Amino acid sequence: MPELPEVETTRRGLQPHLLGRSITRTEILQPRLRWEVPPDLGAKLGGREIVEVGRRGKYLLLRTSHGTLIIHLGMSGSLRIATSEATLRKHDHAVFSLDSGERLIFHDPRRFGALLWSHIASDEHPLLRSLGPEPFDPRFHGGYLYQLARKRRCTVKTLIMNQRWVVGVGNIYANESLFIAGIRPDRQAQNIARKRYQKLAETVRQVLTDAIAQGGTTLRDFSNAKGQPGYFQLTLQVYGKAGEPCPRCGALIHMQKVGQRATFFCPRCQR
DNA sequence: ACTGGCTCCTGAGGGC
DNA sequence: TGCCCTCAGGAGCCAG
Repeated sequence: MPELPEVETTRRGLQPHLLGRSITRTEILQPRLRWEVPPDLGAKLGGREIVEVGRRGKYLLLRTSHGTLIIHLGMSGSLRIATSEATLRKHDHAVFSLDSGERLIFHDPRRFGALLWSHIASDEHPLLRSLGPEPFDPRFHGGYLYQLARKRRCTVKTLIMNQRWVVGVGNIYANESLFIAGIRPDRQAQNIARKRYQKLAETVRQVLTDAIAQGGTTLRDFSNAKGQPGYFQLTLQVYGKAGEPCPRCGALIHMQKVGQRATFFCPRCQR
């Protein structure tokens, strides 16, 4: 589920509740997530002040002086702040009690998410080490994508969804960005001109920026730290719209699988 | 080295 | 109403 805008929306919502606070108690109700939750996670976190509420790609990073709690939301994960009396729901897998009296609750029906501990600088953690640049990093630009594409045999959509090359772009925002850039998702990455990659890099940044401003996209179950949905789904132009008219030219939006993922595009506008 | 396919889960929705 | 099938914001892992 959550792509960069949803994770960033979550981060911004959590920050005022977590920054400068300490975790007084950790309850793991379901340790079997993407990876087993470390049994000593509570001991590592206990009493440590949260000095930074960060994000790297789709990972949330709660940094303390002794290490970092790495959180990934997978496909269906969410985090919310609740009072100490609030009742738990099905699929609430972890509860972190704070010295403010509030609780941070990790909820994830499909359990593709992760809660991990990094005692080293989190950038060096194996999961984060080989991540590509943030889309807002100046190192991410059209020329960078173009150079990458020279030596790969994959579609342009697969290229921009690979977290190794650029982080944060998932299925929804890949579809939307390629529509706005006018590029067919199933085009071989090698066969696209430098100038079009410049447009694509700008478009990716713009789409993610707009989505963050709208609080992310809620298709079925995303909600922010307060349990509220996002609104970017109202802005979606092609994702999930197979058979509907293209908002630009009126041709019917086409759906096909690209790299095993549902892919939506306008066969007339996108080349 | 890459690339494509499979896999981990639960729940929703459609067809019969 | 129920059963069965397919599909879903991710991404690591493995074989080829």
